[in-house]
Amino acid sequence: MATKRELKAEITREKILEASAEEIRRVGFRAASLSEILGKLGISKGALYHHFPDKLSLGYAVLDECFAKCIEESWASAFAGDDPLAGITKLMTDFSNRDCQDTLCCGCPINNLATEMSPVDEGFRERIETIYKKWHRQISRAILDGQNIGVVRADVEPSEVAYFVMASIQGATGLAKNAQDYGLFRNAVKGLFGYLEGLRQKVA
Amino acid sequence: MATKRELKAEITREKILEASAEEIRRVGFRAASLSEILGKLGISKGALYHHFPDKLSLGYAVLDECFAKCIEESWASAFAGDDPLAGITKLMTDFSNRDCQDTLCCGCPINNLATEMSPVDEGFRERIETIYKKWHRQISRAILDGQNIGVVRADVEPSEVAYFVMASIQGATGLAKNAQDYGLFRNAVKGLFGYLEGLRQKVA
DNA sequence: TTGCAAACCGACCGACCGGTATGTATACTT
DNA sequence: AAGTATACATACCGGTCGGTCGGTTTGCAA
Repeated sequence: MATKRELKAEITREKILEASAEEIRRVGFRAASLSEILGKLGISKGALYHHFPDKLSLGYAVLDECFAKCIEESWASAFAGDDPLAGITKLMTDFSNRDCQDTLCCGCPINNLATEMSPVDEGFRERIETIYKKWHRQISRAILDGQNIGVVRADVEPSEVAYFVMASIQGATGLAKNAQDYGLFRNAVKGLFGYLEGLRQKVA
Repeated sequence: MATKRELKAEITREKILEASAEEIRRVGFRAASLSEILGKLGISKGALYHHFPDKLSLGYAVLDECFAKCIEESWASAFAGDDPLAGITKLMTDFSNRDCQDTLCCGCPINNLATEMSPVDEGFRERIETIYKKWHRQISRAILDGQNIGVVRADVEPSEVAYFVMASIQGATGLAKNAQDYGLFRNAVKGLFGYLEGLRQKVA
């Protein structure tokens, strides 16, 4: 049973989590100031340290509860149909048209955290590796399925394709973020589309 | 003419620059501590602030004088021959075998700085954009030349290819850095090799 | 030899950081 | 109604950061 107090506490926790996620997206984990976050919320430090033992745990929670789901869900929907190549293309096209402003200025938060924290904190690194492995498995599996039904060429290695797709997408968001130009993302993924078309099984 | 004093001063500057570059590679710009750098060198803070007005200028100098050359030079040599596709493949293959340890744990310093600093400091962002634009021009040009001599398919857009190549490489180093596994880089660039082969003009 | 400025030293500063200790208000139990 | 633990508030701490400033050394020109 959830008492009224527990409910309110949970709301506070969510608010802290959400505001932290936003701040981390903007400036990264280490530069994210707890005082800044709390100031914006009008919530005290006691509240924060009641819900989280330290800043690191807060960061882990943001990664697990806010950022991780993002990739997993959108990619699961991409592979709902039979054709994985079309699925990826559609997802990227949709992504090009939606969320422009936000993703443009901040980039992929997981990629950002990976760059910033992986070399200096094993906890972050392991979590991100887990996320990436799931992502990789999703794509590999879809490519393999595509091969089995004759949509994808049989002479390519699904695992390699998956890594390459992941790398080019992460790289493209990075380039666009730096240039502050989303057109650059669209240009880079056009190359990806060409690559994917090259993977398609030629009809005899 | 260079007096003995000027010479010694220049050496001090170089030492500061080099140590800063190493520290920035390791932990990023904001987390790089001046006291730490100076402590390692056995040089005082006065020396540093004699040569650089502030930390930001030091960071810019490291980027301009240490990191920027790296990309430009290695890619210029990659396109020395006639076949740009083979040039890229060779450069990446060499890169896979060399510098493993260093690049693995730290990633590409320019990519790191772009991720960390571009959203929060325009000076960094502009410098990195300049570097990327040069890189992009090098690749585009080489692809175009390849088309003109009939090595590269004529129906692809050199600019898009260049962006895609850049993105996939930067992404691959990022993935490998996070996984702390250089094999992952090799796997991802195998996908790139497949893509590049697909760009090759079919002999009639 | 002397004067001077470039090169460097190192103590110190205020700001801000993450984290803690103590206090308090209130929903819930008994 | 009384007692208690949860959920927060606030004042404060030690530490580190980038940056400053008066002083000292030293190569060099006059």
